[in-house]
This record gives sequence, structure tokens and C-alpha cells, in this order.
Amino acid sequence: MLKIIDVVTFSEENYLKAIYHLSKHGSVSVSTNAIAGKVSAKASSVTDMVKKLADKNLVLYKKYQGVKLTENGRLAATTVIRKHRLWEVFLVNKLNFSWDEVHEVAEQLEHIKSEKLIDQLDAFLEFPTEDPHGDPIPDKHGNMKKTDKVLLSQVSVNEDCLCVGVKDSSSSFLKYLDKNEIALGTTIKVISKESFDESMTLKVAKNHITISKEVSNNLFVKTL
Amino acid sequence: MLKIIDVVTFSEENYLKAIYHLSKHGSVSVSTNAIAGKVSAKASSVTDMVKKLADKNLVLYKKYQGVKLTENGRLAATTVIRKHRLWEVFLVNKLNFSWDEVHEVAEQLEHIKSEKLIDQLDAFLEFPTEDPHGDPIPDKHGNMKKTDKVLLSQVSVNEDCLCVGVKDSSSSFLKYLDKNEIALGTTIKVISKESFDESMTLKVAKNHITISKEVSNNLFVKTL
DNA sequence: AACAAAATTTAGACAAGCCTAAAAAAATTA
DNA sequence: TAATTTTTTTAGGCTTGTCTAAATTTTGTT
Repeated sequence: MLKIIDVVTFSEENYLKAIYHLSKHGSVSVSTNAIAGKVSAKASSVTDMVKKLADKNLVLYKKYQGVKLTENGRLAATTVIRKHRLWEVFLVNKLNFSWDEVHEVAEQLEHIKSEKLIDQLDAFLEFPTEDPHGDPIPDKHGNMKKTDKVLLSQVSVNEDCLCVGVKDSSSSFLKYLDKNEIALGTTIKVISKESFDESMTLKVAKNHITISKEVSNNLFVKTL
Repeated sequence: MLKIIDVVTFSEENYLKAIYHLSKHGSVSVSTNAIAGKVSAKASSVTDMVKKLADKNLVLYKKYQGVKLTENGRLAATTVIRKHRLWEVFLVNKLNFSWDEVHEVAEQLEHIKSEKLIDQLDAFLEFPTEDPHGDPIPDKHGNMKKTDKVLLSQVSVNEDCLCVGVKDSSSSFLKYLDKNEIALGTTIKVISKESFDESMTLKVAKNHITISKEVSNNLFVKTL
């Protein structure tokens, strides 16, 4: 039977998204185990799903050789990511969610199927280019501006920088940042670095705070 | 095992909604066949689902005796309807959808699980009490104002009335109304009625139009 | 290079939600 | 009221997406 439109299921979309993130924008091959970790499933389930995605021409798959997105797969993945990030902007900018509350809801909203919906939402939000965590929002073709952001851990002593995003967007991390008054747009100066444990002392607003390497490796900044 | 929270699935929500609509707000018992028609499934599938809903205390079910919503079931149903109608308002008022385009998307959005989302959306929309088709939006407890709307076919010759809703909200009907410049809030005067085929002639704005009984039986108005 | 460890795949099972076909109960009608 | 028709339920099967356990392939290590 001729397949004109391949409907992509909720679950398939989650796998595609996981593969996209793990493969550095679809450029490299991804292992079964890595996908399993990302989607919280067992490796055997991943094998099954990957075969299905391969049948639909969304991934290239050879037994024991890992998985790579096809161009179709990459577009499907970036479309989901686009929807996820636009909904996050909506939740924060229009519905007063804080940045640590949006993820779970956006995980649901990203699967709503309606091209008009997402186009109109994009316009309603005035075509944002970044989500509330500083991640770029892909356009309809899956292209997104790449940012010159670096991890805070890479910044040298005495440099000023601007908080532009987080790597780990877990609720606990985002709450930690809130507590320390770090948000998108906050200016941070690196006061000192401790080579022993890779902790850093920062100046944030008027205060000095000390952070662990777990923090500095999860916060993206732009140096000024 | 103790069940604290019964998660209601996508499919279960659709059945509850169907039962609610068929049972006149949950007050009367509904037949298996009626539900099957509403959810586009076979009667045997309905029997299966209804047993599941009964296990979860969402409906009362006795073999061959039809189904009735419990208070839990009624609340679950009105919550879905509340979400559906709030999203419809959002789509029309904020994203420029027309009233015949919203249903399909709202059918998806109504299943998103987040109490905060729906509370905030309600506030963002300024607590609307009606959706774009004139149907009342339930509050958090499932209560909604009842309207004194009547079908246009019930209105007497020479009476003025206000279009407040539609019974059939199929896209083709809504497009027909648009074409004839009838929308929510339009004032209509009944000029004459033809007993032979139950057609009516109306004055809408400056124009006289003739409508069939199919139309007058699907348009709700409030007499003035 | 051979063996052990790790990763991956296969095989078989299960729940949800649907189906068809057959059986049973209820409703209708003659 | 007895027979027929309609409605509803049961029985068994299918697909999707998951799992566990066992088999297989690849990788890493002496």
C-alpha cells in the first residue's frame, strides 16, 4: 500500500527528539543504550522503535551500528522542538509560569498536531528566537541561530558575562538558580576559581557567591 | 493495591465527555449504542471501556442497563469540556482562528494535563463564560450558567432574536452561516414561516434570506 | 588472538484499546 | 405470549509500545 502521509505518533516523536539531542543536531550516530537512557525505556524497546522509525524513513539503522536521523527525521525532530520551545515562551510570557515549571507541560503541548496553531502561536508571541532557558527556537525548516554561548566554567577570572541559558533544565537546578538570583540576563563576574574542586566565586548583583563545578558546567553565558 | 489517584486516559476522557453530552449533563442513563455512535467505536468496544470506567468509579454500570456518570465522572467530564471550550476561546480570540476551525485542535488540547495551565489560561482570557459557539464554559466544579436559548425554529413570525449558538457545530454548517453573514451576536427577525417544508424567511442585517428547517433546527437564539 | 564484559537484538509476554463474530438478553410485534 | 428483531455482551484476535530473559554481536583486555 502506498503511504502518502506517515503520521508520527506521540512516542515516535519523543524518540526522534531524543535522537536529535543525542546526535548533536542529527550529525552523528547514536547508540541504542543512549536513546534508552534519554527516553527512560529499556534497550530492547529502543530496538523495536528504531526499526519502526527506519521503516518510515525517519532514521537510518543497521543492526549493532547505531542510528542516524534522515533529513525527514531531522525535520520531524526540529518541528517537535520548535513546538516545545514556542509553548514554553507562551507559558512564561503569557501565562506567568516560571522557567522551572514549563517543561512538563511543554512536553505534552509539543505533540499537538496543527500547523496553523503553531504558526499563529509563533506570530502571537512575536516570533521569538529563544525559549525561556535561552535555547534557540528552530524555524519551520528546522534551522536555528547558533549561539556563541559558553559554559560558565570556561570563563576566565575577572571576566564579565551574561547568563543566557542552562544545559540541565531540571527543576531542582532552576530552583537553585532562582534562590541565588541568577536568571536569564543576569550579569555575572568571575572573581576566582579553585583548581582543587573546580568551584568558582562569582559576583552576582551586589553579592559574592561560591558555586560548585556542577553549577558552572550547567550554566551557559555570553562573555562581554 | 490502594489507588490514590486514578489517572484518566485520553480515551477515557473522550468516553466520559460523550456520556456527559448524551445524558443531558449526567442526569440520565445512556445506552451502549448511543455511546458507540458518539465516539465512533463499535458497541463491543464501548462495553469494554465502560467496565473500565466503572472500576474507576467514574460511571455506574449494570449489564444491559445502560451507563450513568458518578459525581467523579461528571466532574471529569466537565473538566474536559471546560478545557475544550477555554482553548476554543483562546484559538479564536488570540490566535485568529475562525469558529469553524477550532474544534479539531481543541479536541487535542482538551487532554493536556495541568491544573495550573488551565487556571492561568482562564485568567489570561479574562474568565470567559461562553465559547465561540455560544456554549457555556463550566467552572472548576463543573457548574455552568444555563442559557435561555431556543432553537430558531421555535421563534414566532415577527419576533426579533439574537444568535447565541449552534447545535451542530460541523464545519460545513458554520461555513454556511458565515456565507449568510450570521454569527454570534447577529440580530435576526423572523419574517415568515412555510408550514409545507418548515422553511423560514429571515431578515438578517438589511437582507432577506430563506433557510431550510435543517438550518433553523441547528441555530440557537435568544428572543428579544 | 582469545576470552570476558558490555551492548544489542531476538523471543515471548502483557496491557490498553480497538476489532469481528457469536451468544445472550431485552424489546418489539404479530 | 411467542417469535422475531435489536441491543448488548462475551470470546478471541490484532496493534502499539512496553517489558524480561535469553541469545548474539561487538568491544575491551590480557
